[in-house]
Amino acid sequence: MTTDRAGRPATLGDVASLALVSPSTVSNVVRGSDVVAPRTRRRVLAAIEQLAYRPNALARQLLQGRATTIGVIARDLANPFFAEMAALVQREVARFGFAAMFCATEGDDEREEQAIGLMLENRVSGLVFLSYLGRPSDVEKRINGQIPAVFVAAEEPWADSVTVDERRGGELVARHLIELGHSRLAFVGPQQPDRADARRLEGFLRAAADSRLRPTVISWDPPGGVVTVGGAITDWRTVLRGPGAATGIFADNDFAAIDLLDVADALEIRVPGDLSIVGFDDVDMARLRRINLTTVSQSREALVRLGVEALLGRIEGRIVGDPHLTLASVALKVRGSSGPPG
Amino acid sequence: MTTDRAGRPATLGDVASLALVSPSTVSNVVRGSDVVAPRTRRRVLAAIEQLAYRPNALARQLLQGRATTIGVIARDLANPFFAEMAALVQREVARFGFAAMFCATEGDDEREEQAIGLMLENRVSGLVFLSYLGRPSDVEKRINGQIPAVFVAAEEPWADSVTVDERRGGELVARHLIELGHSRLAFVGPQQPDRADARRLEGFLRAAADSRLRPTVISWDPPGGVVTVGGAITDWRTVLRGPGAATGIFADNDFAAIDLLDVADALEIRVPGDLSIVGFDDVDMARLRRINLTTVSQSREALVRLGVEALLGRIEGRIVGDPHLTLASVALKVRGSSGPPG
DNA sequence: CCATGGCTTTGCAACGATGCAATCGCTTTC
DNA sequence: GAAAGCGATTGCATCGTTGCAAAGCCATGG
Repeated sequence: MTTDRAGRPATLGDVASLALVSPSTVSNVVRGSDVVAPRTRRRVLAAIEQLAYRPNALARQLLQGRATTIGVIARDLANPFFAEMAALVQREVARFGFAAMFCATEGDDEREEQAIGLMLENRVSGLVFLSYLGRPSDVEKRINGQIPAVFVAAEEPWADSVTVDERRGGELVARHLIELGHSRLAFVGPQQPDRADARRLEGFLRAAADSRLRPTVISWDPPGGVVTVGGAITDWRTVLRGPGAATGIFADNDFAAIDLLDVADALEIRVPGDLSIVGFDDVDMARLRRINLTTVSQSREALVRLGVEALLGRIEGRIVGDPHLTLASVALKVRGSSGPPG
Repeated sequence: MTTDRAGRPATLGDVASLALVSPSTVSNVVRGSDVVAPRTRRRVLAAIEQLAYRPNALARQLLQGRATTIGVIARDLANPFFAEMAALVQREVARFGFAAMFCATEGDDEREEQAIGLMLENRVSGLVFLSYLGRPSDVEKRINGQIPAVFVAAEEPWADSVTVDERRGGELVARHLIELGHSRLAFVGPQQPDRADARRLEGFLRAAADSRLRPTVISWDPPGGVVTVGGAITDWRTVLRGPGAATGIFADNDFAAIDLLDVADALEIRVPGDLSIVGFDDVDMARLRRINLTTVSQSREALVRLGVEALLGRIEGRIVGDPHLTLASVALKVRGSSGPPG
């Protein structure tokens, strides 16, 4: 018998009548106001306990005009890199009393549309985007000015963003491969690159150009997708074994790198003997001896912490003014998937 | 100029005054009631468009007593198996207009406590638990009877649950290893097994017992945790190379299996020559040639679909009565990590 | 003996949407 | 010409909380 009216959760009023005080007093107790007399407070607390009362956040949020909820929008939660970051966001915002709503769009515009709509209707206080595919859409207009948004491990000019220095990451990879003696380089990225992908490529190409090299740019969505070079469909056998095939490949992220490793295995191409592969992200898997992937590591914790900090700053009005881009550091982690060209 | 009052979202009333109708009429239009005259409807729709009006879900939910939100509670979202299921839950419930809140507890009671509290305060319509560590707590009491809950890939007697037949999965593994000729078997599970872990072990032991075998039971939290056999701390070298070491090991889940594979690599134990390893879950990784893990596959889609179906059924009152356990099928997927003992 | 002041407690009007009952026009029918 | 009928629209109370202004209580001091 913890509730009065047939299973419905107890309300402030229920507690009030049990404790023989007014709803206002109960409210004061719940919110920890210090005006309540100790005797009264004890009586109210007892009633709360007895009725298993929990404040109705919906009512509070309605009154205050916005929810204490943060929306998390990720392109791909099957990618542990983003899944872990989503969990970190939840943990981080929970420390400030916020709940987290989430949606994985999987690159589907309609789902993203619907999810953002749902979040806006629920009056979330802010949005965190993980790995955002910045295609032309009205997301910006709909969100901008309404509620704060932050892009983590992604970058949009119209909102606060936190990324590592992707360009520098790309450079590190190119220099590493060049130092090892590679002169035929390639880059593998998704069919639909986001801004982070583009920056990585940019840095990679720039550092390569400094050594008068022009890497091949390959599009591929692992593991099953088609392989495209310069818009022309081809296949891995041609790319990896054809004349002038690259000996050093930079895969835009670790999962592409690992899948590429698998392709190399299937074609009996030795890594790093015949082919060096470098990834990006330093996911858990990369450390395994069977994978042992050279990669660029970035701290998910740091990215998320900085991102949440920025978002809460905007929400509380502590931060105002133009969108700000925060850069976290990157570092190359050399493992066994890269070596001198055979 | 999409909003009236300095950036605040437009309300029903704002739309009403712009369209020169009453709030009630706007409400009727928004909810698609058919009593509104076409002329009026058009005028209202134009006003909605102009003000970029979005209904305030908080207000609606307050009035109706509960939110159109589902809570997702996972132990470990860094594990892609669960991250993917979380994303599937979100996708599935979104089809019915529900938003999804989430929390990864990482086995931390306090965080779980806090997260469930937050979700209850937000009056979520239901809870989905992924991989629940059923330790003694008051979660049951707090949730049960208040709001529906469903356990997916987990099992609790007091709520609807959807799992594969874990026991049968364990049996399949034991039979497979025995058929290959192994007589020294072992099981590796986490320090704190949940019900699913226990069932897998149970099936494994039962099928082993049918062949008069008594597998060793090892506790380990990959990759860094201590290795325990019968409560006594030991190490992998002893376990895998000592006298009478197991030649066939069933790892409770694929990530443990893959980490075990890494341990074997480190100790230069050949797989499957010296040691056969079988996992459980059939995660994406398992198919890679470098991993090539024999494992028990379960369909995350099926589990989630059945789970969400049950949950929504309870929410809408279509399903009533005692908690129901739904079993999905499992299948052994034989790959290269298992073979005859060398 | 009443006024003054400090603590406590309470009443009341919001917040935005809903859904029913009531009302408003306007046409039709006797 | 008045009543009935009908579709379209509106008023109003409500959901559970909050925050402020107002009131209540009690003791002290003039």
